[in-house]
Amino acid sequence: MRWSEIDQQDCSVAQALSIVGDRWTLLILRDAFMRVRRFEDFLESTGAPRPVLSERLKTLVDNGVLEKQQYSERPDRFEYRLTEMGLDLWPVLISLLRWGDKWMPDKDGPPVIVSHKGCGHVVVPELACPECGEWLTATDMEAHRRRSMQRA
Amino acid sequence: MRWSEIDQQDCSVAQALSIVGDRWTLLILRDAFMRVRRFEDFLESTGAPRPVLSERLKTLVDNGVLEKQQYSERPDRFEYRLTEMGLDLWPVLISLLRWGDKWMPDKDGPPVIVSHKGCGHVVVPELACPECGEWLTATDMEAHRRRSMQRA
DNA sequence: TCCTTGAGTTCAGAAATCAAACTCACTAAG
DNA sequence: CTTAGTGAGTTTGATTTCTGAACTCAAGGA
Repeated sequence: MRWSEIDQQDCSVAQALSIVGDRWTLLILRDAFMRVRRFEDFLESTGAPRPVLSERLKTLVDNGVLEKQQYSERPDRFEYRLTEMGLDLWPVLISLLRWGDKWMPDKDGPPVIVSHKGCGHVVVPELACPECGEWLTATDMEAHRRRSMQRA
Repeated sequence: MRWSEIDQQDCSVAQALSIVGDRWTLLILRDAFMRVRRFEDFLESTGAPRPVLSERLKTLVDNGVLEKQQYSERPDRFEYRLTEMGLDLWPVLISLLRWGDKWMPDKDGPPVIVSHKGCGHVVVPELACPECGEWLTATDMEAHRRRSMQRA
């Protein structure tokens, strides 16, 4: 199977990765959450090569993760903003951040911290059970396939 | 900058992606969480090409995400299991699963469901604030860089 | 002895990535 | 009104990566 065909797997993780699983894409989104919006700024902040950035932004827009908004006429200039679909990737980025901080800590402490506007604390968000409210780890959970693997 | 150099970025997300951000790697981990352990089974379940799978497993082991355990002498046979570091990637996979289910739903319902052993419910884990316990979304949070971007 | 299995490695062609240079539509400076 | 600069891309050609198919190796079984 080719990477470009993983969206044919009957699996939501594969579906998600078919959109955000390419090189540089999650770094672009990381920076979008940090309020980066313009092409030249993404170039600088992500370090992605120009043609790759161009292609990635295009597919993120096509898939509804970013939207392209005009911020100047004459000359025509556009910027890229997270859509609701894009904002909803926050947990993915936060989980990667948390894992990186935990297992590959920097000697000078975490480069980025996250605070909760509601309570004002600097926090490391954790997964909890929406039914009983308990904090969750891998061993508390059980994943179950509801039907045999197939070509979607 | 090259993709192979993103571990030089002073950013935990980039650090994390330098280990799990390559093509196929997160699909391998997805299946590891579903109790897949052997080379030929990973081949089948992920769809990754043979040489790619071989290389990815090697770097996951080298980085401490998986461990290689012997399950047979004569002939020598090994299997791959998640380490504590690997198990701790659960939130990343769950977040991708949740996002895929929400924004690219399958007409037959979610292919995989997750249940909480503690309370027995089928759940969709969500991020919560460890300080005040409130459920969190992107707009409730603020990410803040603690020092200027640099080469780590 | 020959066939099969599991776990890879090797190989050569195809696809993706990369850095550098180029384009295009303007604006600003002299 | 000619030249330089800016932002947002394309184009180009060399380099890496990926990919499928074939091959290897150690052992087990018929």
